[in-house]
Amino acid sequence: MRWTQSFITTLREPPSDADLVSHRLMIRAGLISKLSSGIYTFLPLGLRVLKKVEAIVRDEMARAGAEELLLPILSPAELWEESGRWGEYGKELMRVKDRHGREFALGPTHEEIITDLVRNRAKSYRQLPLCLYQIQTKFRDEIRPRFGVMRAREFMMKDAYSFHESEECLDKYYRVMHEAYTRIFERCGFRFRAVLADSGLIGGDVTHEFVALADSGESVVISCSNPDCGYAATAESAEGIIARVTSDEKENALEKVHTPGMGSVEEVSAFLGVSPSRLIKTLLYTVDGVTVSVLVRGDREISEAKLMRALDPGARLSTPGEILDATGAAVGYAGPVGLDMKIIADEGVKGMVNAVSGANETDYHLLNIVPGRDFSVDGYFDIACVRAGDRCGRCGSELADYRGIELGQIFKLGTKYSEKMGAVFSGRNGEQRFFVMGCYGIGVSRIIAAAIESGHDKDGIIWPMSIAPYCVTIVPVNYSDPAIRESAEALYGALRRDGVETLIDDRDERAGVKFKDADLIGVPLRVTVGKKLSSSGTVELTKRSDGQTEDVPVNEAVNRIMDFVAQEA
RNA sequence: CGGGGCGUGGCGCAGUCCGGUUUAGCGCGCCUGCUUUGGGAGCAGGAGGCCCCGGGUUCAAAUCCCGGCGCCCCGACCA
Repeated sequence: MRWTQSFITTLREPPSDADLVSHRLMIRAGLISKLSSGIYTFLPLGLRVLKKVEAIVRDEMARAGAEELLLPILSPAELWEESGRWGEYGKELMRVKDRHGREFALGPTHEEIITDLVRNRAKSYRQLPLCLYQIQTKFRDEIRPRFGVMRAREFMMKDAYSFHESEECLDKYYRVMHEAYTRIFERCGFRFRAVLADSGLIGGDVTHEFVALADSGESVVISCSNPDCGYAATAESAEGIIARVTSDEKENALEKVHTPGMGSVEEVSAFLGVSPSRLIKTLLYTVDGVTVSVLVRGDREISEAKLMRALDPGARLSTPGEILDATGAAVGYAGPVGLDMKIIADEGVKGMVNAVSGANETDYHLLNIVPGRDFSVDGYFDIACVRAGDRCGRCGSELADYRGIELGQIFKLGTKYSEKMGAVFSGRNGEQRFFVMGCYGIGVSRIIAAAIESGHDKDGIIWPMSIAPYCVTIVPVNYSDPAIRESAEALYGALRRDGVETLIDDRDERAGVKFKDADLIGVPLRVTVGKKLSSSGTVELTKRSDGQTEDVPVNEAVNRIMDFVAQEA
């Protein structure tokens, strides 16, 4: 491609509304352009990268035996009602009405649609296993879109769905997909981990997230420091052993204290001079209109993912009004003593002695609470988030944490959707059986942002060869110099004939401008055609990744470039 | 949804507090010409703006008041 013919629109200054490096660089390099919050145009340069990533994904999906199809973006509400997600998915589901008032969803994911398709067309175990996928725009009305295409309302996703006659077959295929994902992210140049995760709104039992290591990432991963153990999970779902605050303290008598305006754990612990770990945090959740209390140690956060599993997937934090009705006190003063409702508690609360919690009276707390003596618990569960420093639930070693970007997630769905939607096939003995399903997603557009997060410097993007918009850029230092122009053009022609994706900067610009732009858009190899051409008959090859430069004679340049491209690919 | 900030040519901003001196300004980018040509050139000339929208106050509004809308950042969702 010629620069003068390409719609490359680089910006000298970053837009003021972008904060994250990848977001700033994507806009500055002219990969994307914002239309509205969380909605972006993929400009030609950005689209080239997207297509590169898609090609890798398609290649690996084919290797995994999956076949591509294209499902509609618009899907009728009835299908979502069958699975129950028309309600469950909530505000995140983009909804539209047609002229007759019929409701539709803009697909955020396609379990319902694919299940509907397969139940109508796959009638026999002979057609199984089956794996279908698509790469398509998805819509999610995110609470807070941010970071450019990292969390957009409209984004590109690869979603695959597999159908099996048995759990064993699904297990086997899940491992195949796990491997395919590993290869995809390796080929895109990521440092990443596959970690155990929570299945959230998609559902199912076993699920892994693939997380690229990045300090700027929104996901927190907890992993075991013992390499032989290898346990790793998202912070929400990680299971560990929280050191008990066991104590042989003697139990003291309950005591009520005045704590005016001290509603938070921090305030109470500072005011009373006790560590947060001696507090019992009492949170109220509402499930189907019934309020239940959830207890966790004051220095811990509740994992809503774990709580949903222990309690009910529909549970939500109670409103201040509901809290007042249930406890008679304002938010911040709820406590388990004398509370007439179901009480569940985190395991970490079990051994506490002489704890502090709300008195169910505004501006008052109780001291010296002893679980079991002063209140009874309807059930202990693992519902707190573990964190670095806790012990691994498997091997007992210390847990560490790190941040990352979720690139994809794979799920064993089992029969969740097939049962709800009556998706059955004829088994080997003629019996009707539910499909056993798996689903596998990759945030294709997010991969681009994540790749930039891990590959950039102060001058711009540093692409791995596998997903770079161009493999090589030729920079004739002075395009109006006939000798330079002709050599550059000859190189360009030769590389094109050899199928190397090449961008020639044929603009009538000064060298500095061209170098800056080349660095910004991050092409892995730059070929500079300049004064060394006449002095020594050489051109310069410069690697974007480390700036290493090498002079090669013009007539050897093509071969050297080809070698480099092949070796990096 | 709660907290904070912003909205002025394509991009980045000043002006707004304290209404009039602005023909609405600056830098970048864009166009023309000349010079320049290895890390975002110089000079000269030029184009480009419903000052987010609607109402109000006033002789007079980018500026003050009321009401909307949009965008960004920080917290609860997810690829």
